[in-house]
Amino acid sequence: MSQDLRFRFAPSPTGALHIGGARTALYNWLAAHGSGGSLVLRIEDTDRERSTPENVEQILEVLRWLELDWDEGPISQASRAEQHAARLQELLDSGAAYRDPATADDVKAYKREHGADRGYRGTPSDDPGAAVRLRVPDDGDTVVEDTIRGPVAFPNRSQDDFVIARGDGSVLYNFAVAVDDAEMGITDVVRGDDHLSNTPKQLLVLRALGASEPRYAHLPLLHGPDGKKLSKRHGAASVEELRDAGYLPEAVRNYLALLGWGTTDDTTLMSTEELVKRFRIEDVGSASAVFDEQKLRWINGRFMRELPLGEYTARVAAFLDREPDDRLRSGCAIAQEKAQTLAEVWRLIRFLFEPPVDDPKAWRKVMGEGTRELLEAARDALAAADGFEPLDIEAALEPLLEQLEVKPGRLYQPIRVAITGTTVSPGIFESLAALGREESLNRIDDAIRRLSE
RNA sequence: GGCCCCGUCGUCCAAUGGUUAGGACAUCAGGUUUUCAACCUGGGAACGGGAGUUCGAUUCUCCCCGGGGCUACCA
Repeated sequence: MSQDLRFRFAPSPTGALHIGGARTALYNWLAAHGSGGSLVLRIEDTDRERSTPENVEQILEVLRWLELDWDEGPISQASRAEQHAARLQELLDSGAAYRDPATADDVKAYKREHGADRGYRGTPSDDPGAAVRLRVPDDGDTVVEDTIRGPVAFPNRSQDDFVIARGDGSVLYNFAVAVDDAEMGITDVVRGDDHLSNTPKQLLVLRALGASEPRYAHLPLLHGPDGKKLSKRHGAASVEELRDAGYLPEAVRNYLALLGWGTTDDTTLMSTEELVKRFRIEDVGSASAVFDEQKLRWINGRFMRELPLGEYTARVAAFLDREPDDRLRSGCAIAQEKAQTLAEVWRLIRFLFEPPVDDPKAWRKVMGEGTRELLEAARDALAAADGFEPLDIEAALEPLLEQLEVKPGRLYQPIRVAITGTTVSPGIFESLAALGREESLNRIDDAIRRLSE
């Protein structure tokens, strides 16, 4: 019975899609999938100056990366200009709308005279080049029955007779949206809270047209860590930045779902299938939320650790644009327990593919007096080891601790710095094994040489 | 300015007309430990303020304060 629910995601291609937009897309997608309904993708490109094909492509790319698909579209709103013009003419003919040459200054003057809380009311004109305004009633309220917020009443007398079409006949956003939602049979509009104030206008258009009204749900906005509206200045504000930082799409979906919504039993980690099953638009909260990358990192790490090694390696390979060969696979095997993002994996296993990095601080810290002798002993023990698996290596190095009377860290850290250049790496036995005996010995020799200078 | 929305730990999400107000991230302490993580244990941490309703308000109402959105011939 809910078979006919139709949701829509309608971004405007005036810039990169940021995480607020991505969350709106996700919520629509979850709601559509959870109800057996469908999702329409509509591109709100009626602003010809700011809308670019590049931005459209970027939005599609982000949705594909997030693995949020749609059933219809993308439909260009601009391509529906004919339908818009026809509906506009209807309103003009019926007198529900009228031409008015008033300028912004005229509107201001009107308010100075009638009060700031009084909506502008114009005078119909014959000027064919004048903008078109919708006639708004003077009495009563226009009530938005919002799924999340309940009924929200907007007094009509405070609402301007707003412009629905430019002088050249091209229509404006609030008109186009109302017409399109109606003509596309949209039953559920789920969008950002910044549109709540636009909704009475769209309702007024719908009613003037005698069209059916969708159900509305306005999502609380996302804010940056400073409490201000989320913008580019807040670091990873765009989804592309999230992708480039090495986050998994399924982790991003999980995190985004939790930004404004939660389960009653406090479940935090959820597969997308589970999200579809549990998410309900009416359970979304009404307070704005702050994007917190720390929690995303944690969730991402949890998802990464659960990936089978083959899949893990494939993801890392794709991220690094490398072949998922044995070396990468062995690197992934030793990094998986430690990395929280795909980008971090490289930091941990880079030494397998490149010479040790130069980290003076690391040298100063662990390559002090007496280190050379330790490394020489380690080198000899490793050269003599029966095999070169982690267990063999441990068996070869462990006895040195007692022989040389040193603590584990005193021996292992210099080895770590010798083979990786830094003090941070996966487990030392695993790291040596992954590097291989020959290269490990070479690097330790290099370090010994350097210490002898 | 006008219209509208929002207000539970630092952050996200819960619960409730009567509870020690719960979980997660973060944080702090301890444990584990070859580094860093991970992991385990424990701790600190919230109902913006003021009235009212009520036997009793975090919960209901009003006011204030604070934050936000809209207020374009942008979307």
